[in-house]
Amino acid sequence: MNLPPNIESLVVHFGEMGSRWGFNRTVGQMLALIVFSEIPLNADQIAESLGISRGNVSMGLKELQSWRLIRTQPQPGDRKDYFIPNGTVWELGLQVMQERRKREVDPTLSMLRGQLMNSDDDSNNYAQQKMREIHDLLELLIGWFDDIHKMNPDNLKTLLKLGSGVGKVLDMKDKVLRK
Amino acid sequence: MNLPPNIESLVVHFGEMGSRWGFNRTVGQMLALIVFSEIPLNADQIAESLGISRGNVSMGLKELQSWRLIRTQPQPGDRKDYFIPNGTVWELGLQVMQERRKREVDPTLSMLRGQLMNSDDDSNNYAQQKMREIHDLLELLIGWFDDIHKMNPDNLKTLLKLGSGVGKVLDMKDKVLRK
DNA sequence: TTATAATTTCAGAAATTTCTGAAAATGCGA
DNA sequence: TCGCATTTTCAGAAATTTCTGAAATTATAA
Repeated sequence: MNLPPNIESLVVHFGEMGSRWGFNRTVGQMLALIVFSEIPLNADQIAESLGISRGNVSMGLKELQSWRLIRTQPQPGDRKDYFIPNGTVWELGLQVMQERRKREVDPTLSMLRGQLMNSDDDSNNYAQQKMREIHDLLELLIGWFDDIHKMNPDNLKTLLKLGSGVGKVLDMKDKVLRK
Repeated sequence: MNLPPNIESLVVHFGEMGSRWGFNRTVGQMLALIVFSEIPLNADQIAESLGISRGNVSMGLKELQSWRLIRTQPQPGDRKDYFIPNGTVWELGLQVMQERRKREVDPTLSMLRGQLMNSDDDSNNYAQQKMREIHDLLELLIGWFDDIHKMNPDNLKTLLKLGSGVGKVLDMKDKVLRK
């Protein structure tokens, strides 16, 4: 890896975290490289910088595109593909959350839906009761994610900053509405 | 695997999802088995039900305990360890989120803190600017997680149900406070 | 204590994931 | 269309993760 030292440590760290975030080491490194680079990069530059094979880069780029985290930007006078982050840091963050929801939550929700559908209405069944609890929790969570994703960044930021303070606002809402 | 068919499909599914949730297949299967079982289970029963080795079960149980997702419950007249879920489905969900935050977000936040600390105050540096953006986003996210975790379940449920409706409540708050 | 039951450990085997690099496919200007 | 530049694919190799099972450790009842 032949990079400025501050960039290199970022790349190494994102590589180590990669697998925890749902992709693998090289894909994590590639993401860091593209995000922290001021200029668009092509596949050869990425392979060169990270010291990995061209084929591996091709697969990694496809993966990052399937996550909608990067996109190409044509460079006049060069037919190579040049890649840049697909939005601001904030947008990339939301994108990661949405994509992980799709991969980590949605399949389980459908599975539970299916199970609960074609099971006898034996509502005393312990396992079935647990299934419903998980199902309801996931449905709530997904609904919330969808809503969040529709909010404009400023409101969302306010909401996050407010944190549990929302509890107070909710109480206040009750009081106001009760009048 | 020798289980009632409805339980078996749950176990298989949780196994498949396991690696996406931060552990491996067997650990996922073990979690499902324990959560969906009405009675506490011991290690031998788990090994037997899933058709895996005793040693593997021992490692998996340690993993699940390190996530605080299960705990032992002594059974009078039996010195084996019997395992049960460490709380309600809701609590397990929160626990998974908290644990993943620790493993997936905290390390990156510290790394960025470090980088931003001992870097020259060259605030025009593009990479440094991006680092700060990510740093601030993660800090916001973590603060919010902490807050959420402190809320009582009912308020939290209300909050989630409200979703982007919070936007309206926030507007209202502004109006009320402005008076 | 001692004997027995239960759990943990961990070296090597098995399974899975990731990576390479050459061949195939694709895109594009002339 | 042809010829060259670029990207993708994928079989096998390499790296990593997971699993087994026997030995070591720990816990407890007598």
